[in-house]
Amino acid sequence: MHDHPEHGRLVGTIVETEAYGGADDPASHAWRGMTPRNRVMFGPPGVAYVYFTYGMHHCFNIVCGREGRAMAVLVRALEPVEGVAAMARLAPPPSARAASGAASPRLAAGPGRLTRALGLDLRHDGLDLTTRGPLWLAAPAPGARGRVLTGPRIGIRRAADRPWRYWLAVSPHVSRGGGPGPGGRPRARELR
DNA sequence: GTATCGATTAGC
DNA sequence: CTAATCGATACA
Repeated sequence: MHDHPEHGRLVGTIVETEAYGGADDPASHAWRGMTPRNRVMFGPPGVAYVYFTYGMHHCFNIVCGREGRAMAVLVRALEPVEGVAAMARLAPPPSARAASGAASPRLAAGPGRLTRALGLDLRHDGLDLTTRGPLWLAAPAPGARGRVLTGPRIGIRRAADRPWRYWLAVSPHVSRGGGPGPGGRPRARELR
């Protein structure tokens, strides 16, 4: 949840994540040690790690390792729950085609879209998510249950084989790959 | 110092 | 498929 200073309360249910390790994960920002960008990854868990990439996008992570052990979960997609109109204002759907009032399922379907829809940027890097500040994590809504699939992480080259992406099987709000992969093969396996 | 590459997205 | 766009990283 984000209490946006101008757009009010923006709430979504996390439907897709990716895990990143530390020195043992070549795909992780923390692989080569601490830098100004990734320093909060080395801090206490439950803190937001937000970084700027591709010269235009932000990505939102939740630090999850004990202090000193760099680990984080990239939050890749949300199902918008509250403040949907404000999210659409912050992150207009591509081509404004799907606009027309109807809530696009793609508003926060992807790490870059998610931070835009929630209005997150570097100012949120390092914020504690476990206490009630401008940005925090809440328990999932009672109805927010479903099968979880897992498969390879997206958009990386190194260690792309590790199946550390997790997503809600049926959700239309995941970034991609929710359905069968290329060749009709599910390429994902069910968690559990 | 210069060159290249992204934990991405939109558009063709 | 490529452009956008810039901080981090690799290399001379």
